[in-house]
Amino acid sequence: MTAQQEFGVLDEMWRDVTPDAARRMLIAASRAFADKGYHATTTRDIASLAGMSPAAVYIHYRSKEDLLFQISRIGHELSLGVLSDVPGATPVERLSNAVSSFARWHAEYHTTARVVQYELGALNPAHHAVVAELRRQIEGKMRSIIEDGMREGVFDVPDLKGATLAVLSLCIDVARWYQPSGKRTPDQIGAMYADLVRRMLTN
Amino acid sequence: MTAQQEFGVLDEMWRDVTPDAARRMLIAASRAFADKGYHATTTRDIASLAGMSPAAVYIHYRSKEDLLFQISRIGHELSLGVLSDVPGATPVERLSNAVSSFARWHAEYHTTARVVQYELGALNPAHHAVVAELRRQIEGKMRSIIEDGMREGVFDVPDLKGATLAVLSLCIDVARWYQPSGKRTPDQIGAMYADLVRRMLTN
DNA sequence: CAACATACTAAGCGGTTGCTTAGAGCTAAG
DNA sequence: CTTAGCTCTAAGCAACCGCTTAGTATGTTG
Repeated sequence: MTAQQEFGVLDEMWRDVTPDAARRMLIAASRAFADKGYHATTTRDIASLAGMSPAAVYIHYRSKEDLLFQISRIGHELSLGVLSDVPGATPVERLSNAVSSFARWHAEYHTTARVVQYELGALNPAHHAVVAELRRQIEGKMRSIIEDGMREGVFDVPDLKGATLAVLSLCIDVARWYQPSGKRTPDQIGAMYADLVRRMLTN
Repeated sequence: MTAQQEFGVLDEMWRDVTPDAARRMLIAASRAFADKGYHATTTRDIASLAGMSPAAVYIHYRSKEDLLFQISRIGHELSLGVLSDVPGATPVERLSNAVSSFARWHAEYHTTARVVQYELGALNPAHHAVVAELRRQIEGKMRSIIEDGMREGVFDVPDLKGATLAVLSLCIDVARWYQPSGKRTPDQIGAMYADLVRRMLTN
């Protein structure tokens, strides 16, 4: 068996997770959940991918659901991070930077992003409440940028909340259709989406 | 037990499914799959929702996966239907009509749409091939409308395939975030999205 | 009436699930 | 060396899974 051992470039997002075995479990679980879905993944799948016995999961995590929660929480925190302190002198610049980096994140980390976006329903109520708060913060970041542009008169949309929803939705759905084998790189997708959104909101 | 018996307005999409018990099973399965996901739904859940015994499922369907396939196939055929023979004298009009009705469909039938969009991976290879062909046709319908507009010079996008992907993605993702309890009706979402997409593609 | 077909249920089978238990191997302090 | 603590595994338990079997109720045809 060639259990996942090496630390790929894309796995650097888990670098703060210690100890080593706990991080390997998270990486294995993230890939399995993204590939087959939370409910179709067994704890034996995860342990096997991490190169350990099924019981080893429970040394580092309370339950399978706890693994999902850690992936979801860290994923949401990281995606919130790319919308924080977005550079740009004008709202148009800040929106372009926000959209390109947020869409880019959902392509680059599409594996984790799929778990983050499509497995919310598998979290228990307490854990769901934690990530729901993170999601409100993500929406708030994007909305405030669009709001700034509307106040300055450069964005022209009838419905602030609706426009925010559409912009976030567009970026998030990248995680669903993105394939690493496709023609577009995450950077190109980010650039294309920033352009499309700018045209969508400016008059 | 208050098993689901009545035939809601939203269930009219299954009107061609006979006999009655088979249709009740499909409706029950569609709701359960949308609510909890395919793998988290048991055949006992479905039978119970349809007001029948677990074994009754296998009178009308070969397997649980066959139920998913029928929902996915019919759902794809119906959503392809709303993109066929879209009225409009100009490409701009046809795109507006296509986007508004396609987005509207994903709001109105968000229950089925979620199964259609998020449970593709649970289909077996033969069934997956069938719906993959339907998905290619859906993409083709939208692309040809945008292509017409580019040929006439009214749409201005550098990447036809990328723009098609973005427009479809925007509409499809409505199924993820739409809630019947929300402020916007499916019609309003369709109108808003048609407007946003028109601005996104015209110069 | 008999003979057969259809639609359904009660019961349960073999396999798999998430998770636990008991204990082994290793490290490090006293 | 002893003891304690941490990380891990082998084995397995109770519950649940998709699906099957055997049999019942009902309707139809001659």
